[in-house]
Amino acid sequence: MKKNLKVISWNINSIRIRLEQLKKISEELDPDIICLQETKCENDKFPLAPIQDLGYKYVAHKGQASYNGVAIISRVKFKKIIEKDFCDKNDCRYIGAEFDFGTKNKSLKLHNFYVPAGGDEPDTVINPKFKHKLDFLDEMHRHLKDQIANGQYHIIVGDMNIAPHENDVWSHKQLVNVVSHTDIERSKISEIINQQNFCDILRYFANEDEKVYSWWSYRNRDWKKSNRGRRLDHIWVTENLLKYYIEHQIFQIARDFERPSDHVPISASFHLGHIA
DNA sequence: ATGGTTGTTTAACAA
Repeated sequence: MKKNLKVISWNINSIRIRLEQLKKISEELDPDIICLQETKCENDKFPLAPIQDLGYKYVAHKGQASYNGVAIISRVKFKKIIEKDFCDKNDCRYIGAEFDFGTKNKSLKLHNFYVPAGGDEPDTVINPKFKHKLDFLDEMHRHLKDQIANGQYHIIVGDMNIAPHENDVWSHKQLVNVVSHTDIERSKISEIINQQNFCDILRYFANEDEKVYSWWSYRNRDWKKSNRGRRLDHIWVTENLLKYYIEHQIFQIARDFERPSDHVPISASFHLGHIA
């Protein structure tokens, strides 16, 4: 039996045009569970068979035409799928899954988010998308607070569309008024992380002055040369999972795939053989 | 310099 559990989070920006890349990632990184965002695919058009052929027998997908959409594909059997609509929009930005965890009625819950990008203007009065983003964060905080009971284990992943730390962006000074790095967003997401005692894996294991990115805009001639990245994708875990932590990875080479997503996959591995 | 590119669905929208 495999001893480790590897979880990936990836904003795939259309699951249908990037199936080959998903295959490559599954082969090279060998993840047990992949959480996807921006599948941009209605449920009845979801490429279920090709994904199950990759070895991911258990699939939870919540999608819509054109926009958004989240999926959890897994080698590990779900105990339960968690569904919730945020901001009464029915817009497919969250899906969760519960797994059996050892004995004594314990479980591991995985929460996969696609937080609204929030538009261009960081002003809730003139920009309803920014208001939606902030409202979503408030509701996300309440949901996670409700979900987290004593003795349970949680992994929260996704495209949070916020780079909280000064070194989660290429220039704190130049981006401080740019949506994804404004004070209000950074403080709201930090509150979620800190009040629930989550460990923000990619930042926790980085040096304070280390730049950490998971996204590079399409709008650069040479993403690698300009390296104007942001850390929009996150993996958080409850404190009780830290002792199982093995390693994490930002799969930066995926940004050089042919026709890449603007986000790259991030992964974290844990000694959790008892659930896999 | 206020641009630039990509994906979905069909000229506009969201990112």
